[in-house]
Amino acid sequence: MDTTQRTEQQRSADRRRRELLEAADRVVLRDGPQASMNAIAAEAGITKPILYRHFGDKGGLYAALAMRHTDALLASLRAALDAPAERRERVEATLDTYLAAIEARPQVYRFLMHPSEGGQGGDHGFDVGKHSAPLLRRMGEELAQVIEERLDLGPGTQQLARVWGHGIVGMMHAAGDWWLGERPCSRAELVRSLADLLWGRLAAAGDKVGGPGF
Amino acid sequence: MDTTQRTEQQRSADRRRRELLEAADRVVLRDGPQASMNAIAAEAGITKPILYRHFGDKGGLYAALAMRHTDALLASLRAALDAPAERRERVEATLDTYLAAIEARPQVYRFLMHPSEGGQGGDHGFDVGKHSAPLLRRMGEELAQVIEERLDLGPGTQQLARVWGHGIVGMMHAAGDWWLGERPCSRAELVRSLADLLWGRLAAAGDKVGGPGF
DNA sequence: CGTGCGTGTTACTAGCGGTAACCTGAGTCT
DNA sequence: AGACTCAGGTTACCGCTAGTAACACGCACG
Repeated sequence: MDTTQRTEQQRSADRRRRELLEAADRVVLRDGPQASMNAIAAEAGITKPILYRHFGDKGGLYAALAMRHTDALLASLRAALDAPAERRERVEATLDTYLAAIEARPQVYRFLMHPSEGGQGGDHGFDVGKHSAPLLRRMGEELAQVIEERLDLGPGTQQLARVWGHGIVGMMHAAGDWWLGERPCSRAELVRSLADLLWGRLAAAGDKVGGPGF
Repeated sequence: MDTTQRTEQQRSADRRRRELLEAADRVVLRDGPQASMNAIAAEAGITKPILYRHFGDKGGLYAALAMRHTDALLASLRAALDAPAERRERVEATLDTYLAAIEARPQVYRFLMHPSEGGQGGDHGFDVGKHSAPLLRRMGEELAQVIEERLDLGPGTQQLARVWGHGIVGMMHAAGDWWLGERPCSRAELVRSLADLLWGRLAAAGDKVGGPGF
């Protein structure tokens, strides 16, 4: 009986937790990453201490929230990466999937990339290097694994794959961020340009006449 | 006489401003981006309102601070990019310059990448897309200009150059950030791996035997 | 009946960014 | 001399935030 009761309670707690996360989601979608705990609690129809009982602190809530979106986006990316097509087509599809996602819900994207960051909660630890958005890290690792599994890069494949994974993800992210702000071209054009870059057009390009060469 | 007096005052104000910036620099170097205005004022031996008279608000101070470091780093990068050598060598030198900089002073680097970002100062504006670190944007634009000036990419060169500029900078940044956290290899190896990526080794790589191909 | 226990609230602390109001001393005009 | 201006600086405050302690209701169990 004790067990059944505990499961019952846990079930209720989980439901509550999901409700709270959805409320938080709505607020973040509306207010961006500056969404305050007060606002989230109000949106959920409760008060702050409950949030803290469920998630510990703001970081906990944000981590839980980020996990959901990150998982969803990663699933899409994996699907694009696994489609049956030529390598270049798949790379383009993956880029396009990512860009479409950040285009569709920029607030969520922004939240994922800059998760609060602040908090004067005395953590004076040197956590430099780990400060990057978890989403970027996870995407980088994921891509690294795919590269390592499928590409033959000779000796040092594993290390090369990890560098490339993070590097390519960073390229995608920075280009996407800039593109989202200035909209200098269509999504398809951006995808093609980035794929061209990855396909070695930089190395293959000729020097401009009269210049010292790049 | 009026002019001389005003220049005298302005000179004094500028000196003061530089002193304040140096104090702020010390604090940021010590406390990271969470450095508070109070702490900075204390380090400078004065009180908050003076800071606000000089820089307007926290964003202003941070912008002024970031400008110094950004200018310095950009100058180094430009030098590496302009060195008399083969294209690949120059690319490697530039990557190495950046990585050496972030390796040498990670706190400054972190500050430049995530300039406060917070602040409850009711700016609920949808500034998504412009949220990226100014340093990244400036580096991207700079690189884009160099690419456009020196490379012959056929029609659409300008747009391609901008995409590549931001993309390459993002690649460098993300890989550097990851590398700084995990230190999976030497700086030289990282530089080589990234240059290899830019040189089209991704496209040239063969599929792994037995796999579906990437 | 009372005793826990989960669920929720109110009311608070400490610290932040930012500002209004005041003070102070040096130079200038009459 | 004495009043007047004005830069430079301080105290004391506002409104906000994240986070917490302490108290109150409802409901099962012995």
